Formats: sequence, structure tokens, C-alpha cells
Amino acid sequence: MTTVRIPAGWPATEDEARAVQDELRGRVVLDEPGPPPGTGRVTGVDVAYDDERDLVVAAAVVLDAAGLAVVAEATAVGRVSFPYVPGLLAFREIPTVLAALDELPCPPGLVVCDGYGLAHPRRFGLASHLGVLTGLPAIGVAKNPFAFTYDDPDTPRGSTSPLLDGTEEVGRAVRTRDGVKPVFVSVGHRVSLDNACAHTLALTPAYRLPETTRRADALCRAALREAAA
DNA sequence: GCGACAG
DNA sequence: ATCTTGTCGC
Repeated sequence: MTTVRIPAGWPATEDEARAVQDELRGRVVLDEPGPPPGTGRVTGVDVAYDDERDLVVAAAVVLDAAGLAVVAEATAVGRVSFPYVPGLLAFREIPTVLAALDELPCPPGLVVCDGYGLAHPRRFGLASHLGVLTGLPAIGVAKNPFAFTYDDPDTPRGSTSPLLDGTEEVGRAVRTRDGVKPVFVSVGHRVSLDNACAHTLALTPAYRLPETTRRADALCRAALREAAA
């Protein structure tokens, strides 16, 4: 597991962070469909914290898209680089996540983030931010609707409903298990919303959350225990 | 003006 | 995110 430092020039205030989002937002690519589900590789990224010791650990787990077997894993440790502020989550996670991705022995393919992409107050959530910085196709799959609204999708797995910011569709509520609370999918970078939803369903053969985030979550928690010990 | 609000 | 035991159910 490698150690990372907070990048020079990293935003120190909320205003600075918002300014960075406003500037980078223009680099998001929305006119590409992205890789077809079930082919190539899919990488889950997630982060765990120990605020007491000022530790943050990120994990990246690469899966073969066909069969979902683990192909590679990497972790990174760092210091907390920003407080948690709704809308500014990316500044808390990105330096360490980037380091974990760098440690991978193979290309990540599509990156699946725990959070949002376009479904964001300034249309530039974690998945978009990570996508722009790496150039990789990225999507966001979140467990909560944040400040957005949606109608409950029909009961069967595969049902969806628009995730709305007013009347604008910023993502989709996707039912990944019959009758279970949906997940909230949004585009990050270089992937269409339809394709992002199809990937999400391909990654949830057994549980509500994508195998990518489940694997990454388990790995960064385990790595945090080691780092804190 | 006061909450609510991804992780 | 994180603090946290047992319990109900397939």
C-alpha cells in the first residue's frame, strides 16, 4: 500500500473547491456511449476513514466484466485532504483514490464510483471529477438520493425511474433487487446514462450494490485496520 | 433565514 | 463515513 501526500495547491476552502469544480466541469465528455457492459474490465473504487488518526485509505479493485472475477487490487493511504461537505465529497477522496488507481498493474477500464457524477449541485460530482482527471470512462452509483427527487421504481429488478433536479433528469433510480431500495446511478465521464444503468445491472447479480463497490469497500476497510494498527 | 444534503 | 449485538429469515 503506497502513501500519498495532499497535492500542492489543493483547495483549502469551500469557495476554492467550488471554483475548481466550475472550471473542470467544462471538460466532462457526455457524447460517448462508453464500453459495452459485460466486456473488458470494470474497476470499483472506495474510501474508508479514521478521523481520529487523520487517515484515509482508498482501494481500487479490477474485475473482469464477464464473470466478475477479481483481476487486480491496489490500495493507498493518505491524510484527510478536506472536510466532508455535501457537494464537495470529491476533494476528500480523490488524491488517495488516484494513488490507488496508479498502483494497479493493469488498465482499469470503466471506473465505478461510490457516489455521484452529473447528479450534483454543479453537475460535477466525484465520478465526473475522477473521470476528467484520469480520462477514464466513469459512472457514479450512490446509495442515497442526495437532494434529488424520484418516484419509486416498479418492484422487479431492472425497473428504473428518473432522478430529478426539478424537471431535469440528472440520473436514474435503478432497482437492482426485487422490492429492495434502488441505487442511484449517474453519468460521470464518457458514458451514456443508458449504458451506466446497464453496467449497474450487470454488476448486481446477487446484491443491491455493484460487485465493484462491494469489493472495493471490503478492501479499503481491511486496509484501514492494518494502517491504523 | 433555516434545514437537508453523496461518503 | 463511523459508533455497534443480537436477531429474524432464506
